Amino acid sequence: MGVHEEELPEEVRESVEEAWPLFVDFLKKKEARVTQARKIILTQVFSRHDHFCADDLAAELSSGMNHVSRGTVYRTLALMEEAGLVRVIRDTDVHAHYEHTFNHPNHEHMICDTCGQFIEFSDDRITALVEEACERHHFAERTHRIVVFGTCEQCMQKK
Amino acid sequence: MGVHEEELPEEVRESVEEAWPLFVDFLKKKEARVTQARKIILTQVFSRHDHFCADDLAAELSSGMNHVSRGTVYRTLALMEEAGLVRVIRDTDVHAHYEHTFNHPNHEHMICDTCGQFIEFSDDRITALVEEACERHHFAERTHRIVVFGTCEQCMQKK
DNA sequence: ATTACTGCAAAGCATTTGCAAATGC
DNA sequence: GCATTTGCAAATGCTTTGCAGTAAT
Repeated sequence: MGVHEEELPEEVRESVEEAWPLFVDFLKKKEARVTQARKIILTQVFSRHDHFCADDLAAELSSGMNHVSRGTVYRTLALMEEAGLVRVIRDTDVHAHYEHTFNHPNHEHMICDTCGQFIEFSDDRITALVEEACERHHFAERTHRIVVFGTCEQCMQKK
Repeated sequence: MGVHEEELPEEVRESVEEAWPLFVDFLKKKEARVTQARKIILTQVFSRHDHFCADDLAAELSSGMNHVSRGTVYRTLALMEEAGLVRVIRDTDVHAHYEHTFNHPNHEHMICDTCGQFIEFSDDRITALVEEACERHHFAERTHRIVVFGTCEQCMQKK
């Protein structure tokens, strides 16, 4: 497990030292292996990134002494998401999904992880709070999107 | 402009009859052209779809008498979105964006259309309302994501 | 020893694009 | 007639996958 990490700034090392054991636990519960590549990736994730994309991360790790291949980066990021250490802000689903908005008041969506069903919901209070947040940040809203992921009632009952 | 539409159900024809003039206005303002293909696509969008993906739509229009090519479907869907007649629920950005969640309380994002900057914000009241909506729909939330698109303060000033 | 993981390069696949022909204005 | 659109097919580019070698248990 000889990962080169001597030049890490203090705060990064601290984050890694807290996050890594969590990932190790997760992997052991899953009977997956604690590997060098996984530690390198976790370290890089907690290093210089606020928001980053998978491909940039892969590029950063494609050379240098802590080399990890693209495929492994993608595979590990998926694991880290499952472990709750990383969050997808903007996901690339296979398809872009649309709906027509004509005669269709603003509403948001819940998507069932199991059956893929879209459930529509709306709440004016949420809309108002989002607007309020935009004002606070002097941000001119064009549109917003709220998606909740989880399990729908029917799929819940089947379990 | 000979679009075959004799077999459309009543309600679809009504929607099309209301939406099409809006699209025409939009196109004229933009000095773009009012074409047969654009009407076929709009009609199809308002026909049998609640939620649909670009590719399925393209597939449906790839044969039959109202034939439109894949490329045109993608191009027109973008125009319809610009016109506000269609909404993207789940977008395929070029990259998937991540962030690490460790020591990072739950928060949402605003993304600037102009500079691409991510602005973080959070509001517990929104979170609570989303949870409430899930209870109402008996939906077991795993996670949710709120993204606001628009223009940030700095880019606003430059205009 | 056994089995999972990694690296590599090739495959996948939705979307985009270039260009000649067709169509709207 | 002129400029924009379309259709087609090829290109693009992120992501996934197969497989043989390597590392973890």
